[in-house]
Amino acid sequence: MPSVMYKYEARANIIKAMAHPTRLLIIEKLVEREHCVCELTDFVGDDISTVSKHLSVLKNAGIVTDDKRGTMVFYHLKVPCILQFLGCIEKVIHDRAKEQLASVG
Amino acid sequence: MPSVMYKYEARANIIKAMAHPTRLLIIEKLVEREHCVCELTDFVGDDISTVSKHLSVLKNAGIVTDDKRGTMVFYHLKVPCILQFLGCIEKVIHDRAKEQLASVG
DNA sequence: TGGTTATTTGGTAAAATAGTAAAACAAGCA
DNA sequence: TGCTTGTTTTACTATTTTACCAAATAACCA
Repeated sequence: MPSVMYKYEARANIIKAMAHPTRLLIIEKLVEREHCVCELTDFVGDDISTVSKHLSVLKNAGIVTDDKRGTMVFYHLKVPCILQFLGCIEKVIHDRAKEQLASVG
Repeated sequence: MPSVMYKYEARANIIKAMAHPTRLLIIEKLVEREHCVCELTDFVGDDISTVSKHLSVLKNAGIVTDDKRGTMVFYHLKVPCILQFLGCIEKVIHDRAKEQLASVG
């Protein structure tokens, strides 16, 4: 195993933090502007404790930051370049769909 | 839960496929050119069955394609835009390192 | 202080994932 | 056909992740 493996582990941890449908939904929602946990909970539709945990995963990974104002905690996206990546992901999905059509028809 | 959730699940599946240090290493290796399982096994240093499984995960996600030539199977990266994303990930890591320094000093 | 709202934490059962050894398969050659 | 090499699949256990509920915490207001 290459000795630079720790570098890939650090990267994998961040990617892992993104690798959940709900967290992707949250990330995309946070692109427009910051949101409090309660707003994100309404939007996602899971239990608030579940949403809070997803947000802590994103925070630990360094993808979002939190800001407590009064009783509410606002989260905001720290790394907008993640959006470009989602475009790349769409390309994978699109390419695959096209191939499946080709192999059928 | 939003009814578009299947879309986020599809994305998450692809991201999940990337979220492993060895698979990131393989992806980066495949940027230069295609490689057979045996070459990747030497490079990564894991058991060939382990590497093969990682490759099948990447293949199922649509990130690589395989091409059997004789007894060997060559894999090649289908989505080079993934590399840009790795740049974004580096930014997350770098930002976080900077903050940790700031909070200490 | 007591009550209310917003969020996080802890515990737990269910689901998903990782890792690997062994078996299976496929291609080429004697 | 049978042997060898290269790769894939299967089967299994161990580990991790997830989602919910309930309890704990924190900030504010009366």
